[in-house]
Amino acid sequence: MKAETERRSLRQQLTEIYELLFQRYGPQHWWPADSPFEVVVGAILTQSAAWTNVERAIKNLSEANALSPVRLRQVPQDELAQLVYPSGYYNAKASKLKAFARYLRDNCRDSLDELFSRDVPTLRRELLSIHGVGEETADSIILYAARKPVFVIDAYTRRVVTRLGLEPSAARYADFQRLFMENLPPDEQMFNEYHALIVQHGKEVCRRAPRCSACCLRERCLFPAS
DNA sequence: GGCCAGGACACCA
DNA sequence: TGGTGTCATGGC
Repeated sequence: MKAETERRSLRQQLTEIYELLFQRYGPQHWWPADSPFEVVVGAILTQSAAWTNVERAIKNLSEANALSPVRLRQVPQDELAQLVYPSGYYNAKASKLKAFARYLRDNCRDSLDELFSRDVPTLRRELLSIHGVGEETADSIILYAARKPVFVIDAYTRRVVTRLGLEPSAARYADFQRLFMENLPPDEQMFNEYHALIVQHGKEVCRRAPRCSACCLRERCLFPAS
């Protein structure tokens, strides 16, 4: 009974935070890409990189007609590295893109639809087996490319949750993810928007105004006046 | 000139 | 299992 009360409270708090962020920033229209495959490429390239740099890399790939698994395999690795150069870690990321393209050929007949037809636990396990795809990248692909309801945990999310005093006792990726997924309905559209809003909030508030007195989270302000 | 950004992996104790 | 080093560009 007590656990049920706490669970309902968490749901209320998480819902309130979502509503405050949505009121402040509005719909974010994520993921900014023209196709599911471009989402996958962007998810890998955005690892520890600013999105503006990722956009340059994707533009290079597009102009080289390299935004397909077949072309990613055809383009020599050093050339691929030059194309993704603006996103940083260019050698590592070229290797990761090739690994994903090989996996798709060897296991899914180069079809993302076939890959995404797996149930979520299987899909996640397969994605995690690919070199360069960790938990956040896998979940980003599942949510924003396969459009299935998993909650993406990134550095911004950890920061927001922790500063609001909601951090789980254990602080692993799965623990943060459970906080959202066990306390919110499995709504793909909401998970999409929620994560995008947290990132937007992180960019606008946490970075530019780390002591913002007018934080949209109000009494839940991430940086309450001291 | 330093810090950080929509992380993942290899290696070590 | 957890901590650390490595990969690297571009904006502020």
